[in-house]
Formats: sequence, structure tokens, C-alpha cells
Amino acid sequence: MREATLTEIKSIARRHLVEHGVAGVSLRAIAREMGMTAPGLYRYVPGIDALLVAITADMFDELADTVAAADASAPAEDTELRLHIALRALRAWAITHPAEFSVMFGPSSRLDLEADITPALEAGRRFASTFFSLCDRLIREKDIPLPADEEIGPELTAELRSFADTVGLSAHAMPTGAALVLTRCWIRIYGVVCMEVFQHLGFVVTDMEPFFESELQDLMTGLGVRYIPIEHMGRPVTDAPG
Amino acid sequence: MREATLTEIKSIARRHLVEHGVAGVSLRAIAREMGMTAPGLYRYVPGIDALLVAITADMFDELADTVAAADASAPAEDTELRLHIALRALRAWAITHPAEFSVMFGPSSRLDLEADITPALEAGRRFASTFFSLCDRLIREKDIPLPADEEIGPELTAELRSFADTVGLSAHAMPTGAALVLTRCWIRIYGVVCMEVFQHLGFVVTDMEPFFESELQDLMTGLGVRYIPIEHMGRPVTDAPG
DNA sequence: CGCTGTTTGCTAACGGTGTTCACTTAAGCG
DNA sequence: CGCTTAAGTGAACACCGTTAGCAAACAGCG
Repeated sequence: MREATLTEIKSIARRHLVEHGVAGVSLRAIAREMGMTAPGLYRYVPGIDALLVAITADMFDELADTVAAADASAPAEDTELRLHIALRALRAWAITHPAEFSVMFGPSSRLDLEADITPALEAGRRFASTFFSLCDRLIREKDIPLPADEEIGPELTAELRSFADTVGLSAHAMPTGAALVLTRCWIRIYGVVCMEVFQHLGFVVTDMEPFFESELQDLMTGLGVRYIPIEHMGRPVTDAPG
Repeated sequence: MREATLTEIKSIARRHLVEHGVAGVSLRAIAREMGMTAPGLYRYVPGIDALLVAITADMFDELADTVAAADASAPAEDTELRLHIALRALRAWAITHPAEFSVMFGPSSRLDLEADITPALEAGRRFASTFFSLCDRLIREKDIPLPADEEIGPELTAELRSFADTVGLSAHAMPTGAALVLTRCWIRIYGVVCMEVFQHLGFVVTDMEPFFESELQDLMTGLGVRYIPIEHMGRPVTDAPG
């Protein structure tokens, strides 16, 4: 079966990624391990760049599934708890899959600049939508203090509206202030997780979890949402089923 | 002169980095351009990894110089303005040097895991100290609202104290609460700049500057410092002299 | 059955990479 | 002058991505 071969290729590529870093992913090594030669792989994959894009898309899907599974493990009505769980699941996946996270969220250093990365972009969009719906829900339920439209500034407003439009949310569904606090929160989560995975404070800090939790707490209280410490959460779900 | 040859090697490597990405830096290409052969470079550099580490260290020094020069262009007493200028200089350098920023602040994907990256780490420390002294000055002058020691939590306190110690600041020079707000601010700046340079919102946002400014404003007001918009700043210094 | 067309994988080859080793050349110096 | 040391070279090894041409297997069909 053709499908199975492609799956095997991607699975071996993925393993080489986590074991030897993105630089250690090579068509020749994959072919060697499969008992065939490198040119044969070109029947399944148009090149190394496309293969990396493909597994990146797969990893976005996997991360989205992981976060969704964690989210689903909480009572559907408890939006606040679900947000805590989803964000912690994101961090947990990131630090247990640093190689994957690096190619997904780091600079696309290996891909050719003219490579077609749309599949990975699509999958990234699907991943983001998980958090969009959670935040949308939160804003709809709770009375989150949102900045008024007048105090946002024209350039920022334009960017936020184009952002919301691309995501597919009208000004009615998502006010500009909501888009602003959403991106602000995402920037902070992104920052603290990147910092941990890229080991940017690695030589001076041993465990970044307290920083993540501190950021989470500051974020939640800033949103008028109660912060739920880890201990009061029950066993967190850290991986997708299957 | 031996020193000059090494400088030329690093300068060509740097140009290849910005023109073709980190994957486009190769000893053979550098040697070709210098009119010699690749093994000859081994008289000056122990290998490609060490060369990348060396130019990374240089780039940290350059960034530190750029930020310091921008900082020095403001009145020494106006700490608030200096902080604005320094942070904007950081962003300006980052977005005008995306390839450099990626190897400095992104995942170290190309370096061998057992490579000796201490020179780059040292230079990164020197870069960070620029901001440490500015923040130290700010905390000393203004009455920044700092979280009390009791409300920080034992794990976080331990990390923060070890952090301050490594940087060389005692509990007297830098209270735990100060270290916390400092790292929190750094996380947010790091997050928004990484997001811009790595083009993480690139398909949905055209200009990240409003987001950076919004983050800067929120950050400053949270610190009890007045936010100074770009227009009220005079011409910003965006690069080092020479 | 035999004849086609397609799929699959191969070998060979080209040009690129990092790195090591043995060697020559040149410079400096007592 | 002779000796030592540094600088650079060429050949070689083991990798890499990619292309071109070819052979075998397989499917469908008359």
C-alpha cells in the first residue's frame, strides 16, 4: 500500500528529527533504514523540504489533538479550568517534544525560502483555532475587561481587524479589544514556552515551570479569571490518546 | 596577519548567513571565495560548529553595542526614555537582522549537541547585562510596585535567587520581586520580537510594530512608568556607529 | 494468453558538504 | 646556511540532495 509507505517514511523522519535534530533528517538515511535507496523515496516525496513540511503539518495536528484531548478531559462548562488545562498541555507537549517544537515554532532555517509551506501553515491554523474557540467562549461567558475601541490606535486596530478576518471572525463575533487581549496572551505564552524550549535561560535557570505558572497566573488574574494552581487540578492530561 | 584572516573568514561567513541562511554557511564556500581550499581554514578555525559559535558571539557583541549606543544617545538621567530607546533598538536590530537573530535567539538546530558554545553564552551574558543595569537603575530610582517576597512561592523564589546570583547580584542589590518583574518583562519582549522575526503571525499580520508598541506600553504602565510613544522621542538610533 | 501502460525501485552520476592525512612551500631565525 | 614552524594544498573518505535512464513487476484489456 502506497499510503503505508509514506507513513513509514514520515515516521522514520520524525524519529531522526527527535534523535539527531532537524539537521539529522536525510533522505539517504531514511532510505537506508527502509532497505531501499534514496532516489526511490522520490516516488513518495518530492524532496527533503516537502518531507519536512509534511511532518511539520503532522506535528501541528498532533499538538492540536493533544491540546484538544486535554481540554476535553475537563467539564465542558468550566471554561476557566479548560483554559488552564489546555495551556499547560501546550507547555507539556512543547518541553517533551523540543525538536518538534523547534521546527514548528522556531525560525524556518532549513527550509528553502521558496519552499511551499502551505500544508504546515494550514495545520498551524487548525491548531490555533483550538485556542480561539476557548477564548471566544471565555469572552462570551465571563465579563473580561476589554480595552475600548477608541483607546487602541488606528494601526493596531487595522492589524487586529485583518487578523480577526483571516481567522474568520467578524467584528461582531470578536471585538477589536478581544483580539488584542487574545494576541497579548498568546505572545506571553509563546514567549515563556519558547524561552524554555530554546533554553534561553538554560544556563541560569534549572526549571522554567515556576516562571510559566507565574506568567499564567498573572495572565489569568489580568483577565479577571481565577488562577487555578496545578495541585487543585487533578492529574493533568499530557498526551493524546492512541 | 593571522588575526586579519580570521576576521575575513568570519566576515564572509556572516555575509553568507544573511544571504543564504544558516544552512548556507559552509567552509568550502568561504574558502572558495577567499581563493583557498577548505582544509586551509582549519588553520584558523577548528570546524564549522566553532565558526558558527564564534560569529554568534560576535553578533551578540554587536547587538549589545547597538543597544548601548542607542541608550547612550539619550540623557543619562532619563531612565524611562533610555529604557524605551534601548528596547526599540533591540527590536529594530532584530527585524533588520533576522538571520542573525534566528541563530542567536532561536533553537540551536545546526550546532552539534556536544559543541562548545560557551563563547556565545558569554557574549549573550554581556548583552543581557546592558538591560540589567538599566532595570537596576530604574528600580533604584522609581518606586516600581514589586511583589512581596511572601507572595512569590518557594520554587520560583529559588529560581529567581539562583538567577540573580549567577548574574552577580545579591539579594540586597536585587530583591526577589525585582528579579521576577525583570524576567516577566524580558519574557514579553522576547515573545513579541521572536514572533515578529520568526514570522509566526506573518500570514495574518503585515506589521508587528503596533503589537510591539502595545506590549511596550502595557509593560511600562504596569511598572508605573509613563509610556513614551515613538513620535515623542526624536529620531531613534537603530544601529551602532562605524 | 499476450500486449500494453503504469508504477516502483534501481544504478550511475553530478555537485555539494565536513573532515583528516600526508605533503609541499615559505618564512623566520640562530 | 640549516633547521623549525606555520600555512596551504591535493587526495581521499563519508556523507548529503537530486536527476536521468533503465529494468522489473504489476494491472488492465483485447
